[in-house]
Amino acid sequence: MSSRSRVKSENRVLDIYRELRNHHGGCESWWPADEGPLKEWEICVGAILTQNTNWKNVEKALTNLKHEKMLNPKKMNGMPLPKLQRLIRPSGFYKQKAARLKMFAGFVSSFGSLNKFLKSVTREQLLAVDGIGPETADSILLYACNKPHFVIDAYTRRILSRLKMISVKESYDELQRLFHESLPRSVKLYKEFHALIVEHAKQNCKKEPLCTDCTLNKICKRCLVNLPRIR
DNA sequence: GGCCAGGACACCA
DNA sequence: TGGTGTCATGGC
Repeated sequence: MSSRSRVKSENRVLDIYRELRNHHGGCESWWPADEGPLKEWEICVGAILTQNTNWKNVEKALTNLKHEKMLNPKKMNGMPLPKLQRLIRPSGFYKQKAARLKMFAGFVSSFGSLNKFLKSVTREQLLAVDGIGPETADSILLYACNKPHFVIDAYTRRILSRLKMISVKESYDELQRLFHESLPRSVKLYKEFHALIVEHAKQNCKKEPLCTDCTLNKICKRCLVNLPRIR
């Protein structure tokens, strides 16, 4: 991205946040997880299970884990792989994800406790775990660890791409830098903005292209409500 | 019955 | 470094 278009995009990022907020209102507590001492663990597990998967299927897998009282890092680390595979089967890619979950549970346990993990884990450490890529790592860091890492997911790409702010080839790190440089470094803001993007894209994925009234610096109200899919 | 969903990774040119 | 195939279920 050229420096000139980057400056324009940085200005737009904040505009989009304001427009989404005006449209949807506040959206503070968003990542779905039960309140309680293992809430953060549930967020971590959900972040892995949702990889390329519809959230409704993830919910089925999480329900199975809760029903068996297995939503706990130590128990998951010690659980036989076939049993874990069976419980998370509805979330798809179940063999791969079961192996990743066990690996991750062992990684978390190596910190001594979930709280120690949440306090001290770094992005580099997470990325070194097999099956944890940039989006999953940032989801864990932002929503479980409460650290300011903006999450770039398919919805974020879809919206920015349709607003002609990015090309589809923009790298994850490049996009994340755009958000980090455009916004105050705030966990609360990052969570809310990402939540707004997801909610907006979920509610308004229409297939028609953006209308000709939309420009780089201004989206018409109709298209802000009806952001289309990329594919 | 086909398309799609809140990725990550191995492999290849 | 970038493109492509693979992993898999369930909703619509």
